[in-house]
Amino acid sequence: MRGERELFDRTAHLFGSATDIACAANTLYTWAASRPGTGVRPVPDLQGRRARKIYLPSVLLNAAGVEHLRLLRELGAQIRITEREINETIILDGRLAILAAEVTPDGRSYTVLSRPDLVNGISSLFEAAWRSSTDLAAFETRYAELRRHTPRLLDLLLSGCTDETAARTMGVGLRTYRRYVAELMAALGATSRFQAGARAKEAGLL
Amino acid sequence: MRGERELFDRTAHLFGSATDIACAANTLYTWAASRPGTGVRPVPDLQGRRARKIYLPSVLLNAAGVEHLRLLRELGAQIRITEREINETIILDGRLAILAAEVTPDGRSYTVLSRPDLVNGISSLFEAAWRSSTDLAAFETRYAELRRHTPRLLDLLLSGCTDETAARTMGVGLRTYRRYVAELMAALGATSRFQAGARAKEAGLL
DNA sequence: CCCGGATTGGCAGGAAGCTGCCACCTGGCA
DNA sequence: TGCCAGGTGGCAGCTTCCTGCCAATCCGGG
Repeated sequence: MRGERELFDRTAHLFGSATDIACAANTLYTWAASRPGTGVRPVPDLQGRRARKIYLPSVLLNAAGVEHLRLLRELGAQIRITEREINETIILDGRLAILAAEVTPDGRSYTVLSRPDLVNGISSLFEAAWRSSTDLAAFETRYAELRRHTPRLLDLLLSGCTDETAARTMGVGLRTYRRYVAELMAALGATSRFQAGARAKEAGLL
Repeated sequence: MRGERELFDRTAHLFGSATDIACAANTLYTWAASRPGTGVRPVPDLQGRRARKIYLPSVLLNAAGVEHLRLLRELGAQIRITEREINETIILDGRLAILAAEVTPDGRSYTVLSRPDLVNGISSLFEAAWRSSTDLAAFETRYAELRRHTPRLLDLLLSGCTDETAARTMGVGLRTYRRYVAELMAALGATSRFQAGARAKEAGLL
């Protein structure tokens, strides 16, 4: 299955009837429930249903992401954050799994699985990831500070200047600037600056 | 104007009638003539018309890009490469200019200008960029070698490992690996690895 | 007013990355 | 065979980046 649109059209009814939704996502700009193209994204009604979501810390780096997560939480979703890379996955009622594959020029492609053994395997992986991840609340405070610096930080990193000039531009010590960068990279789960650049772009922060 | 689709729908007839097309682009996956979504992109018929295009070297980093450029050239387009950053721009018959703006979640937005003074100013900027850029042929040979290494190189850079391990993985000396990286960065017009990562992502190389 | 926690930023030492230089292969080509 | 051109990779010296340590500073609560 290719492209968010097709996925959305063909699985909307499944989301409507599912009572247990488990979802792992890297960015907000994916999946049926949070399609780009609309300012305020449609959020499913979660009355009497269980929804669990795992995100990477990078969604906490911009205000819009935090806002969206808060909204989801108010609607009753359980949200956790993991620092380890995770494949985009949805599991519905432990009976249906949707896995995202590579992003191609014409959009991302998805695979929908319903074979019980496969879905069970994927479910157990999700459960493990869920157990090893941390509740949103714990991360919110930690990232509030970092989020303040992030926009300028990203601009400077993207400009390709040295840390020295970047620090001066921000009016901050070299040590502090590098601390910011290190924190940002941790939030992106990156261990090199190249990786950080690619992930920042991927996360839509640039 | 928002999104490639709208731009395409509303300007297709202009492209059809224009006899002098000047175009500066950063990637192949933009603009009406090369919309994503189709494997083989529709290429306009250039019979008896003048088409000039300026690209960044990064389009030469994957085989598909080279292929596309060759095709365009065979159709009669003049293609040049510039190493300096350039804003995406189209000028039709010196009378109409289309400028691309920021990429937003719902697609890129475009501005269409027809005021003669503005279009003249933009045209002269394009002419300057055209004069200072180099013909495709000169770059093709230079990048043929680099292109061979690029995929593995990008994988390794994206993995976040050190140059040392990356070099070992590639079965190549540290000095050579770093030479490759330096060449890649030059091709991307990047002066820091963070920038390189972001641009590689942007150029669709990851 | 003082205290404790948080943020800052200098310093130092080390790790990683960058690049000019040059010697060494290897594969054409006369 | 001799020569040339281009890719390779070690080395050295340099820059940039990373981080633990610690003192200085700021700020809200008691």
